Amino acid sequence: MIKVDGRKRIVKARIILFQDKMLGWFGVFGRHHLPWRQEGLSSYEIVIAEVLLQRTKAETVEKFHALFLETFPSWEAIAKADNSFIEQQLQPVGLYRQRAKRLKDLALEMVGREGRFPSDRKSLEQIPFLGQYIVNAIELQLFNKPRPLIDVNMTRVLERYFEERQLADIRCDPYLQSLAFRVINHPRSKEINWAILDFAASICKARVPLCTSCLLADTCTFYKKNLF
DNA sequence: TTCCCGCGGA
DNA sequence: TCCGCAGGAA
Repeated sequence: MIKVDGRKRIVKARIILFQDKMLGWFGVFGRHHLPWRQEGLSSYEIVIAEVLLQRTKAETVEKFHALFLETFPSWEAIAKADNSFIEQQLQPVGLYRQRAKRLKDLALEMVGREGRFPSDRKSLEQIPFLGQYIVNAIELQLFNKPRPLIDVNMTRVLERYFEERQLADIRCDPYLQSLAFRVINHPRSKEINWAILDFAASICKARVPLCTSCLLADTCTFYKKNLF
C-alpha cells in the first residue's frame, strides 16, 4: 500500500485482482435468475425492485415482486390506489407503512414527470424516496454509468478484503465511497456490482463467513487476521 | 442516531 | 429465540 493524502491507498493491482476474481466467481455462482436483472425491463420495473429490496433480502423480494407488479403495473396504478391498499400489498415484505407512503409520493411525482427519470444526479435526488443508493442504482442500470451499489453487504466485503471504513454511516465515508467507485469503475460495472452483492450474500456472510470456500481468502485481510 | 417490519436461517 | 436484510427520512 502507498500513502496518499495521509491515508493508505490501495494499489491498483489489488483492485484489478479483486475485480477479476469477482467476475470469474459471478459467472459460475451469480444469482443470474433474479427477475430484476433480466434484459429489457422498464425504468418502472427496475425502480420498483430497488424499492422492494430496501432492508429486505433478495430471496424474499424474488418471491413477491411479480405479484406486486401484477397488482401495480404502472406509476399510475400506485398513484391512484388507496394508501391502505398499498400497505396491505406490501405487508409480506415488511416496512410496509413507511414504504407505502414513500412509494405513493414517488408515484405521484413520476406521474407528473410522465414516467421519465431525469438523467442528472441532482434532479434525481430531489425526487421523494430516491436516496444515494437508489440514485446510484438508476444511474447504473438506466443510464449505464459506473456507480457503486454501496449497501451493508458491499461494505462488509470491501472492509474485510481491503480495509475498514472510518465513519459509522456508510453513505458519508469518503474512504469507502472512493474505494467502492474504484472497484466498480470497469466496463462490466453492473456485473461487478451484482457479483459483490451475491458474493456477500452467499460467501462473505455477516454471521458465518465461508472463508474455507472463498476464492479470495489467500489475499484477504480479514482472513489473515482471523486465521480461519 | 433511530425507527421502520416480516421473513428466513442459524 | 435471535440476528440481519440491494435504505431513507426525521
